[in-house]
Amino acid sequence: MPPTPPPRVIYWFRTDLRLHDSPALTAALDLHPSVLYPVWTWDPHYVYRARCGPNRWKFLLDCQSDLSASITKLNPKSKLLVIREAPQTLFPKLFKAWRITHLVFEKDSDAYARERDESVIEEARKAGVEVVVKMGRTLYDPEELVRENKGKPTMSISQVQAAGKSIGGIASPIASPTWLPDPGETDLDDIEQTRPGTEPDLNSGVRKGSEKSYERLAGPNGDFAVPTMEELGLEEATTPHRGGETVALEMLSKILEDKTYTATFEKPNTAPTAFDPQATTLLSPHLHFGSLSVRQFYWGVQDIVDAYKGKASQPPTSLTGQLLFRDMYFGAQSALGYSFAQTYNNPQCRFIPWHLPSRISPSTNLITGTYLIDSARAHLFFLRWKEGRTGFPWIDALMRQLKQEGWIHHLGRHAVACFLTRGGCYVDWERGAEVFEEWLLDHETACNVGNWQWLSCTAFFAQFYRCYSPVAFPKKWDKEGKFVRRYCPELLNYNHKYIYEPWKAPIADQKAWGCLIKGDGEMMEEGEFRVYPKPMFDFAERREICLKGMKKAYEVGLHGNDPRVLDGSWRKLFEDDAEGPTEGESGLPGAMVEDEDVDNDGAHGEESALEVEQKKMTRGKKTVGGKNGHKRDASQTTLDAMVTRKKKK
DNA sequence: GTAGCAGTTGAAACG
DNA sequence: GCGTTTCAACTGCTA
Repeated sequence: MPPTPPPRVIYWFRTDLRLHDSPALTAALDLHPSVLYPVWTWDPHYVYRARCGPNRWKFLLDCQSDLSASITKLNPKSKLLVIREAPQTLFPKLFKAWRITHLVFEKDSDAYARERDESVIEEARKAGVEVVVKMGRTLYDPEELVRENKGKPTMSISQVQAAGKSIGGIASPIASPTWLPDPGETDLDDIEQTRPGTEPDLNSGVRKGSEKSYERLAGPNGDFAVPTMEELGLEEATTPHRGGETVALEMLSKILEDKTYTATFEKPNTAPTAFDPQATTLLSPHLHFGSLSVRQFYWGVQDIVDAYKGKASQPPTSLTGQLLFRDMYFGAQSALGYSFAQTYNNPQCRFIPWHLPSRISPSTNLITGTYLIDSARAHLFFLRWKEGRTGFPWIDALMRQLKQEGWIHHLGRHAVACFLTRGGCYVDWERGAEVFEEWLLDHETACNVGNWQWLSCTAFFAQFYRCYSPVAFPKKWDKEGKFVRRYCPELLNYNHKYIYEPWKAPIADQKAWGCLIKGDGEMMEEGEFRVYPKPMFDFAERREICLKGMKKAYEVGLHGNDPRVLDGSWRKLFEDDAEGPTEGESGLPGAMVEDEDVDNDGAHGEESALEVEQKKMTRGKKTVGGKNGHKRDASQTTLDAMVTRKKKK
């Protein structure tokens, strides 16, 4: 019998863009490979089908560049090989061309990733390639958490703690490798690129030019380089936050240097208004991309807590508690799959008849990424919320910070999420989650969706009468309104007495402070004065309406998988004039079926200016997912038809 | 089965 | 100005 040839390994980097504490990379090296290809597959799912703004793209490219440089430091012949094709079609060809024996990667329980990985594993099996998968993305393996939670999604922190206890300890971090094998031949001449279908492109709105990242398999210069923002056709990033393992480890060590901060951290006591520096760690984007290991973070903190002489904080409010919440959301997502990220067909998520409900694909029961405009007024609320011109400075400052910098404090996220859903606009949390998905550097489907469900009181949390005031809440942290002045500079000169409710300032003062409070946010200046919008509604009034709506919806008590939600008969249970698209008795499901439409708007006699603005702002939106629309375009897209279009020769 | 109580992060009124 | 109580009343866990 001939001796077994030494392994030829592809290490597939995904959301583990680091060398330190990587169980999967360690496993790859333990195979003692003769060659190791560090590969990143440029997955069209993320290029086109997941909402991702320029800031997060930039963060990803930072992470990749940093990782590639670190790989080269360990072995000057090696680097990160970015290959421009979907992994499902690319890997079978690479296995053959590079005579691969093993494929190694870190486990990912995200709904799309799981489907993608199953497909890749199947291809590997056909090619006789051995697949090694190691957990490394979370403190606990989400599937194990769920198993220890009696097979149920982890819906509370106590469930996570109990399940974690029966799993055992959290793994200790592993040191970075001190060497890496050479990559083998990287010739791709015999490989025909399978180009992805580019439609729908959920990111077309943020591209200034055409998207060219698939023009050549190994990149424009054939050197496997990390793509540029220009290749992606993206606008320049505006975030000051930087990606990469090097930056992440520096940030972590700086945080851990301050032992009192680390040991006594209590999330509810950190100020959402702090911006220079921020009150929390800013490490969440690094956890998302894996440029920081969550266990490295956990043990870094826990070692300090164990040695701390004073009174250390405890989960859930402590730093390690924050990481447990992350695991809780991963566990919930792992158990529920795609349905976790939506209300429709989700057994854990309460049904509330919000405005702007998602359209549903009847063939998949999944949200399509488009929504029904059941009320022009609610739509205007949503658009003004998104653009940071609601007329409530606290909300607007947060939304502008989010858009510019890709990060806002967790309590700030609470404030804007409550405001959009149960505590103001009564708009579907799925709309808000989509905006966060596009703009947040740290966007993680499990955590984002989980937090939106929490704040909208549809899952995880239920005390809907606890409603964040856009005026009272920020005063607790920032009486002077420094934060608002930073992000809403038109209010720079306002007296602190009016900073959170500038519409109350006398006209003479408004003029003296150089900013008039008027209009709906469509004008920026008038003559010599700057202009800031009037509040888009009376908050106290909206709060009452929302509370009444929530109370009724809780009484009705439907969840996303209730047959009456699925078939639309839920409407019989609500008054016709209740808040939300409740009118009528039958026909439309809980969230609307694609291609169906209702006309129950106009009851409020919208002013024509609002209508015009609304039409202006929504142009193009209604065409997405229309009659000729694609089957599915949400970020949860499956593999259907996206990787089959061949390059034309 | 059920009562009692706690729950990461509220607001307003009161002393 | 600050700490405490009350408001209104949810779910889920524990005993």
